[in-house]
Amino acid sequence: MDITSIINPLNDAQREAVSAPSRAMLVLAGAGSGKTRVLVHRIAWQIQVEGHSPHSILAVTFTNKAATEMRTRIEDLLNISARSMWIGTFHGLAHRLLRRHAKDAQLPETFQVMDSDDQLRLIKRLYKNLNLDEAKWPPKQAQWYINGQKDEGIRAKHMPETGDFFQRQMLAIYKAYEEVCQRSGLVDFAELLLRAHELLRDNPETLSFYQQRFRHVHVDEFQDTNTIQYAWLRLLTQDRDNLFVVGDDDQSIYGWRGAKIENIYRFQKHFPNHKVVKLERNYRSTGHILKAANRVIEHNEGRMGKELWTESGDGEPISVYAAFNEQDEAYYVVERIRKWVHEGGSRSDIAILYRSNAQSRQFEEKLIATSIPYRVYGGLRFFDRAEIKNALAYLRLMANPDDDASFERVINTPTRGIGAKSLDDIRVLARDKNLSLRQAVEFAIAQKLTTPRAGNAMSGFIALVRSLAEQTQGLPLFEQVKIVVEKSGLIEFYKKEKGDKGEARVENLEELVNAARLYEYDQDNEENLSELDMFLTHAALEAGEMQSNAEQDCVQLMTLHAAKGLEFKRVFMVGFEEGLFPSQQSVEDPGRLEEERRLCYVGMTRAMENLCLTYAESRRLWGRETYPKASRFLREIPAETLQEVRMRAQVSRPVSFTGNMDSHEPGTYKLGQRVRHEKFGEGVVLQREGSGAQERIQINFQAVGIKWLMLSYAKLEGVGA
DNA sequence: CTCTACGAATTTTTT
DNA sequence: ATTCGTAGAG
Repeated sequence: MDITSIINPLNDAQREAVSAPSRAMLVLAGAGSGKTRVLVHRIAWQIQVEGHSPHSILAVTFTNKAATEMRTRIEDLLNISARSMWIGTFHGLAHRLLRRHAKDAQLPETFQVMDSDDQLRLIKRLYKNLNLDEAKWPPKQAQWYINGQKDEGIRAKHMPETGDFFQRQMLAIYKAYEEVCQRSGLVDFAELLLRAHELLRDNPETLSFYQQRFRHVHVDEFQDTNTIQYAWLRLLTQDRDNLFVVGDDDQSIYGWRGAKIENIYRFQKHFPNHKVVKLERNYRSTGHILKAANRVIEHNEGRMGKELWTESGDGEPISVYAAFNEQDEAYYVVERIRKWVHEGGSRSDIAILYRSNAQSRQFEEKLIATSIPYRVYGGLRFFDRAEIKNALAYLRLMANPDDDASFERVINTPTRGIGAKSLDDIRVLARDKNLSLRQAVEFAIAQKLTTPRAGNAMSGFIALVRSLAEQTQGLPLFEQVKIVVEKSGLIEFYKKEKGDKGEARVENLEELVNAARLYEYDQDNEENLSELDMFLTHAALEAGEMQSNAEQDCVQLMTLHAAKGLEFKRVFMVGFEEGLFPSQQSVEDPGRLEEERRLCYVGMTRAMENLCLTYAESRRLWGRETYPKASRFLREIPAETLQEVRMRAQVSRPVSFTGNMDSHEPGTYKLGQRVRHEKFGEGVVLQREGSGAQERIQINFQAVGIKWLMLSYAKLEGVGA
């Protein structure tokens, strides 16, 4: 293993970044410019060439996927185990710190991680305690508010009691929420980061220990860091100039959830000795695609400035299809996919990218009708399913009986006759006496505060959890899960549920047992977590894909956001319409509009060989027919990179025209009009038949005679007026 | 407790 | 249109 294998596979800019002397470094990595490669090789350089121990490396990512990939690639490159390196997500690493220093972080050893769903339930419960009207202040809003404050590093105690009614209300909820979490040993995602930050900030010895340990700190997707994440990084690196960040201001698409693109500027200010390296050579896309993407993103202001280039040729032009409506749009896309697959193309090389999830439906329907397998990304993940979360709640209660979120979740699941009234009483009692729900129940039973019936049911529940804990003591994880799933009555409960739904849920529970069996427990984990605790953390922090037909050769459907970091040979970006993309909510605000434009840039740069953009001239939206304008982003793409598949209708529609497929759409071509076809040359329109996607047009070609063509994908253009 | 009916909302999402 | 959540009745 020598220096050449680390340096040789790199281009000049990459090499510069990888081999720079240790100092603060900002790598501006354009899409497809090999940013992971730079990170991996940089770490390899520090170990192999600079002679630093893997132990001294910290690398932070946003997703588990990115962390796993980085770890694997380092191991492959260096042929060593990367175990002793701290490579993980912000949340995962924060969790690790908190487990190790639970006491210093003022957390119980048994603290559990709560996902957003748990968090929302907890907030809803607080509404009842505080007597708040859910209709007036949606719990979602309170959740958003709390997380927003935490992302900024602000605790309830930091906030002034003044402010308008809304502010005071939110503050009250925030306060109450913090109390419940503390009492029940629950930590939400934002709290992991905030707490980890406070832990280091308030414990100089701990901080200094980690500062010493981590000689090199690396951050992936730096443009996505929020305030508290950056503050945490700064604590760890302080003035030591050992922060190596990789990011792309043009790919910042998570501003709406607290990501601060400004952190790039702050970095430059905070680390005056920093060096900037730009990676602009792209290894993914064709020249046309890059040119178009470059031109689009140029419309944004205040960029760091980057221009992607490639040595591969221009490639095919980007095609643009103006569909009649969303049906036609889907039809066209699927038809092109069908052809491509027919010619031997691989389905998994194809992606359909859309702005909002609701758009997937049309495409799914057409894909099903054409028997093309597909996979929709996003949506419910395995560990997010209700039945799985219920089973996990039992497991969590066994580990921490005071976990109120889990307690509330399953105290009456399966139903055991504990109604809303009894629960309410318990909540009030818990709040008044500052007890966890479990403690409140025990108190109520001891004091005979409940009706005998509810009391019996509740003590039955507590006994059940206790007996589950006893029965599973010392058993292997999957046995524990198996026993819990069966003896909690969940299986029984879902078996009774009618239809396929219950059946699927039972299967999922069985799958959970299986997942537990396959779970690889790291016995020597430095935090000394039990197998169950590790598994529960895994479930909370790595909800995982776990989706069916992942192995199959499938067309990939996902939102533009979900596509970040991925690449596909052929990409369809659909719904290029004002109000959809850019989204309605963003058009008034220049900042948000720029984020939409970055989203467009991200989408376009996913494509390797072929990019196709579509929009619909009419679209059914919320049950109404709308006539959107083509997206401004389309106009920002240089014409020489484009090829219009169907010219936009020149004729303006009569006002009464509804755009319904069943009415006769005047379309682009009138009878008798002269048209030109790519292959067949010029001809005259004789007849038309059908409508929308099915519309056919009969043309008398000078060269080849009379032909019927499918209007939606015959490449026709008008001749003359 | 479960079922039905009505009303409201409806970008993007990882951890 | 569709979905989701709540309220009210059975």
